[in-house]
Amino acid sequence: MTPKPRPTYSVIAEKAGVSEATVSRVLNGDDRVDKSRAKKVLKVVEELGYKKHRAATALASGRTNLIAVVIDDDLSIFADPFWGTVTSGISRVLMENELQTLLMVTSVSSVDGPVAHYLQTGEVDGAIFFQLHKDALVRRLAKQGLPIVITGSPHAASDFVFVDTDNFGGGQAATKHLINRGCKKVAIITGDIETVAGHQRLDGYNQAYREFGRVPSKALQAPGDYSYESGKASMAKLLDSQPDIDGVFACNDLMALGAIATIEERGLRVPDDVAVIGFDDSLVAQTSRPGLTSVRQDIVALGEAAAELMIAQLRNETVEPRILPTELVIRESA
Amino acid sequence: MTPKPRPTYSVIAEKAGVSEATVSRVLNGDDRVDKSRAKKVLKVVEELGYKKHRAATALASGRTNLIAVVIDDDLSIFADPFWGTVTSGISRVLMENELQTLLMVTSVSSVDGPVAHYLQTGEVDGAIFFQLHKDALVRRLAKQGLPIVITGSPHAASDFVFVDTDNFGGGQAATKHLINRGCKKVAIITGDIETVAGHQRLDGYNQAYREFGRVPSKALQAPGDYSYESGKASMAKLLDSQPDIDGVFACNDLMALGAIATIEERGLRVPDDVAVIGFDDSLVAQTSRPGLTSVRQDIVALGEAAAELMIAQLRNETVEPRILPTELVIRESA
DNA sequence: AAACCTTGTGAAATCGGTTTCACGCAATCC
DNA sequence: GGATTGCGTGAAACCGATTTCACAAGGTTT
Repeated sequence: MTPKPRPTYSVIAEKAGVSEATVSRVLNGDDRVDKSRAKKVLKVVEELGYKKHRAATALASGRTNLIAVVIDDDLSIFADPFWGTVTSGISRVLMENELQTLLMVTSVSSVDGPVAHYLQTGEVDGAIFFQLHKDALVRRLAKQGLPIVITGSPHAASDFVFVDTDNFGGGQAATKHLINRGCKKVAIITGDIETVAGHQRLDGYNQAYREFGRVPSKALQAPGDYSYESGKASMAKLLDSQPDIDGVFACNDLMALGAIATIEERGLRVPDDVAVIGFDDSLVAQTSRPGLTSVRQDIVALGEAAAELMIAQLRNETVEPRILPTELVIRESA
Repeated sequence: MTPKPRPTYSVIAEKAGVSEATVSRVLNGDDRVDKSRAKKVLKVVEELGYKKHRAATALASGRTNLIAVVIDDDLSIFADPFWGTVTSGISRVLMENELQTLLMVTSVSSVDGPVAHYLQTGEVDGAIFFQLHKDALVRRLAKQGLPIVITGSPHAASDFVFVDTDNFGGGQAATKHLINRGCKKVAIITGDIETVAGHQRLDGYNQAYREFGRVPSKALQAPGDYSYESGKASMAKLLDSQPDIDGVFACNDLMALGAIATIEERGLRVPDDVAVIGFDDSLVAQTSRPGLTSVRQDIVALGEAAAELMIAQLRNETVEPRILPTELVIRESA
């Protein structure tokens, strides 16, 4: 009925014929313990299947072995499989390193909210933030010495540790693919330009143009907000002003599908009249007809990288941001 | 640089002119404290912005305020937005109730694995399991008195506390809709029949048939495994043997899209020749063309319900499993 | 041979709360 | 009016680890 009582240091110490202090030394890798006694302790620990009591350890040592994963639920968390996928990658790697994942889905907005308080008071050993909008809180936490990793590039010149997909390279590759396949007039439907990721994809698009010695026209650039509807509307606007567009790079898959809907509604064919490329290589890209050519990002790897950077920080290793490569997955749409 | 030192009971006790024991009583809602002294303590607590130290509280009280969310990563977690969505619902509700979500993405398979050990030794106050395959572990934990909630129906006659979507009702509603719109021969592409959810959806389909005084033919029942490919293949098999099928209920959206692909490849039109309904009302249902009619389940609500049942158990309230209603979202495909 | 380091060790303090227990005082009982 | 009950309270033990500190034993240095 009740959980079986766990052994404690005092039990181990007694069985191994040493003091509790020595047990602690052995279990924490203090090497100035007599080898034969250490071995004895380890044997007893093994026999008992002993594991440290988390709360007691945390109280005494000040380290909690808990890493917070903070997700701002102002974001459209619920619709997007992205976050869940990243998180599972994070959790797996942390768990392999004896760390636990504390999930906090909440509005991060206020710097003095409960989350802020929680993170500040040493309840966790580190925090991984998703898609940072307000960085005042993060900046403050970092200043207090809390190890932090951000998934998704933070704004410009900050020295946060972050992991991100190579948005620039992905946008560039997509655009180059369109040009290479013969498109003369390649438009872009951007994501939220406010976000760094959105901006980087646009930059990649522009760069590809330049590499072919062309100048990207502002008229070929339509704003979207990552939604299906916005892709549909932006495509309509683009075709209205530039009917001879023959290629589109949409900054995510959903907008790409919206664009395709508009294109087909106007009696044009994909990819023959207009080739379309999306970003994310999500489930919708794989199941749409025509199959959507898309820039794949390895989302699980993103989470794993975030966890690894966190672990490196906890070990006081110097840590560089990490940018993960993308891969263009070619299907029917381009 | 360093986190500011947190106040402790001794500080509060001194400022309020009481003992630490009294501070504890006030903060834990012990009502046999003199009102004016209690008020004084609360005032000091307020002023200092005091929050209890989690580890210390856990060590002393034996309660951790941590709820584990256990996800078996043998499952195709990474592809499916479902789990992430449920989890965010759980986390939000828990957080509103001063509980934290401990995410464990790991292989649950072994009863003696690290997860099992972790859950058994009182490191968490409760555990929420996703989609239970092996229930030996869960059964044992429950017997030890650990509060448990399962999302997704467990196998038959177990008395676990669980939350689930009304799979039966959803399947029934979808099938009835097809029959009502005039379909004479409605087939079903099942999900994994091994899972309870898959079976319940099939039962709902059969029930709808019976309500119309018809007998569901086994020949109209094709097995799938929730993948796009299996939907495609099963539909082909169905049409081969029963060319006059004019309605299909696929047990998830992905298989429904696969079915549509097959139908259209054969020169038939959706919904005019064959009407199709999916299950989940996922993103792909919303963005496919034709738009997919689908049984919506409120996934966030599922998570919230799971959290609520957990909280009820922690309060020692008696708890009934909860089945959430579905809603048929009608689009073009049926 | 005296003075000085090492090295390994255990007793005890500590982390920040919770809980038991005994005591003082007032209200209630016979 | 003395015995009984009950309430509010603080001192102190306790939860299970970590860490400081003092000390004994053995090895070096003059």
